[in-house]
Amino acid sequence: MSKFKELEEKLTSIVKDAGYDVEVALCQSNRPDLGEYQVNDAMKLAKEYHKSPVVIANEILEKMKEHDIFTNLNIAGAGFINISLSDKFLIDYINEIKNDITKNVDKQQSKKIMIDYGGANVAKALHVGHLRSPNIGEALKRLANLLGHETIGDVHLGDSGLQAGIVVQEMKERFPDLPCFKEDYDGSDFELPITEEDLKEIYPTGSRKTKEDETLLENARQITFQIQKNHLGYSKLWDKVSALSIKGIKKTYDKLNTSFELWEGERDSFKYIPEMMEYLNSKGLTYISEGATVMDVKEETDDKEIPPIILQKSDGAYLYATTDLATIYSRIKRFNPDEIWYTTDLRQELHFEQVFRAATKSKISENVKLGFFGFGTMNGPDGKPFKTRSGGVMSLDELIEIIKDECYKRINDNIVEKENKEKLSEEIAIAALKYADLLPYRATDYIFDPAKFSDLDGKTGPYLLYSTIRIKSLLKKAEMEGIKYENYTKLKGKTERDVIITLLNMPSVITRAYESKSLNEVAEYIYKLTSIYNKFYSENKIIIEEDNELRESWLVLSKTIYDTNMLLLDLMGIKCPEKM
RNA sequence: GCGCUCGUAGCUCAGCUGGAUAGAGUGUUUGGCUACGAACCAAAAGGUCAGGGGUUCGAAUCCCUUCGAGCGCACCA
Repeated sequence: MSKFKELEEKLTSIVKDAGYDVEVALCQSNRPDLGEYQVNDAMKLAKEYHKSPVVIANEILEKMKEHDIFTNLNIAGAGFINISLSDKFLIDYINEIKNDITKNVDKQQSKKIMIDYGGANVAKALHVGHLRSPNIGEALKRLANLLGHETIGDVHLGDSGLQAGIVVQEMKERFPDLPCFKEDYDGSDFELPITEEDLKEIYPTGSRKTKEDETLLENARQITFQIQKNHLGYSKLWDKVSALSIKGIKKTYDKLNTSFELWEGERDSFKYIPEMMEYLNSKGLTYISEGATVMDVKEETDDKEIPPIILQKSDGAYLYATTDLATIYSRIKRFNPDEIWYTTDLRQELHFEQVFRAATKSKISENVKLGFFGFGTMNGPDGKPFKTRSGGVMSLDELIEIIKDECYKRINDNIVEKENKEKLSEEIAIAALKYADLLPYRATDYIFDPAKFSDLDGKTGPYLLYSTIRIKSLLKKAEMEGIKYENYTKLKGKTERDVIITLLNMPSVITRAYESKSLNEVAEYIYKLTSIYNKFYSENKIIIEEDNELRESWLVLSKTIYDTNMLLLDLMGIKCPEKM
């Protein structure tokens, strides 16, 4: 258990000792002149026990005085109990966590969680709108792991949509002699006559044509349907195009430090659809409406309209909801998870609510908790969907390049060797991008502005990297000068106190982030911790400090902050280079 | 029409299940490096928390309402 939680439990028992039953929630004081922490429960208890809050606060205070970990106890205002912590408590705390920073996190009972994030579309370039899903999903996965859960990340590629038909149609026009287009095609292998580079242009071109020509659109739909039904030639071609496309997608996800345990897609759920449909039919849950096979998911208690879920179009083709439901079916059958999480744009909330309801109602997902954790829509500075200056959509790779250029310019040639500048500027750019993306609350709408990501001063990824690297460099210097540091023994300044108090709050930040499935509080927290440490750093000359005991303590504290930063950066999926 | 998410400093955003005097970054003005790494530190200025009502010891936070913005509502994904 973390020291913070220990402290809360101790307070709860003290309050109980005073004769009151309440779970104390400790919060950092917003009146630092009065105390480091505040306990606000006296006011709540007042109503319950029909007593004056100040009287209750005094009774609790008397009990607190019996413990030597508290100092400067006082009551103010309506019944706020202000407490500060003794030096000894804080010194002990640092010594407890200094060798294993994960002790500063409250582990949970382990569950198996599948996380569906990524959502790249095969044969289409990843664009800026695809940034948040991998960032948030990957961070949530790492957060779950930190808290002791087992996770399986699934990229869940969009590979069964209309783009399949469009691309195959366009390929047919360009390369009509490919064996897969022959009447008597036997399924044998052949060489794909295009490169990754070509593919980037094929879909946009094909898409434009279908928009201009109604018959081409209809034809693309037909081909898509044929692929769903496993048409030998089309399916083979689409498989090959997918494989090529996935290579590129993987490269971009790699850049973003995002990885998946499963590289499956909508098509992987196809083989479960007939079985699932049969199951649903046998339960009498489906019916035909206007030619389509649908299932009702509305409930008596609804105060809003929930349309039925469409499982099969009137022409027989399957839809988004079908593959998502079949995916749940397959995941539960194969992996038996405790929970499945989805991280997509919030605009898909209704869709997932329908799918979840269908899964629950049909008992496909019995005993499995399905969670939708949507994020805000990404818009341009004008509040409308983002477009580049030329009116197009900016790809994720383009965005990374823009930020990379800014980072490159700022790298100090005296510190970084020329041959490493390229790689380093990419690492810093990714840090800038990911941190800026995780900083706002998950569900708030997102204004996308390349200038915002290119801003490298202040509350940014580069600031965190710079500060962390600087501590690393300090520790290295101490090592080179043969300075040993083992224990934290002396607490002298106010700023050091603030650093330790901030560190003490970490477990509650991590736990809340997990509960809200949003990393913004973690992002905010690492900035706060780093900036208080930086203040401490600028106030003191650690290496040349003459008081050996103080110098040793400062180095231990610095190492602890370094380890914490590395842990939290990793949590957010940000790599920290050696120097910058 | 029904529903969802919102409206906080010039700009971009925090503000946890209601707690004391509203918080950052950026921008503006200003001070600090012949260095434990200045992509840093410090200071100033900047808000009728969209408007109005209600709930109570106490509201940016909860409820109602008006105005405004974005989004979603059966064969796209």
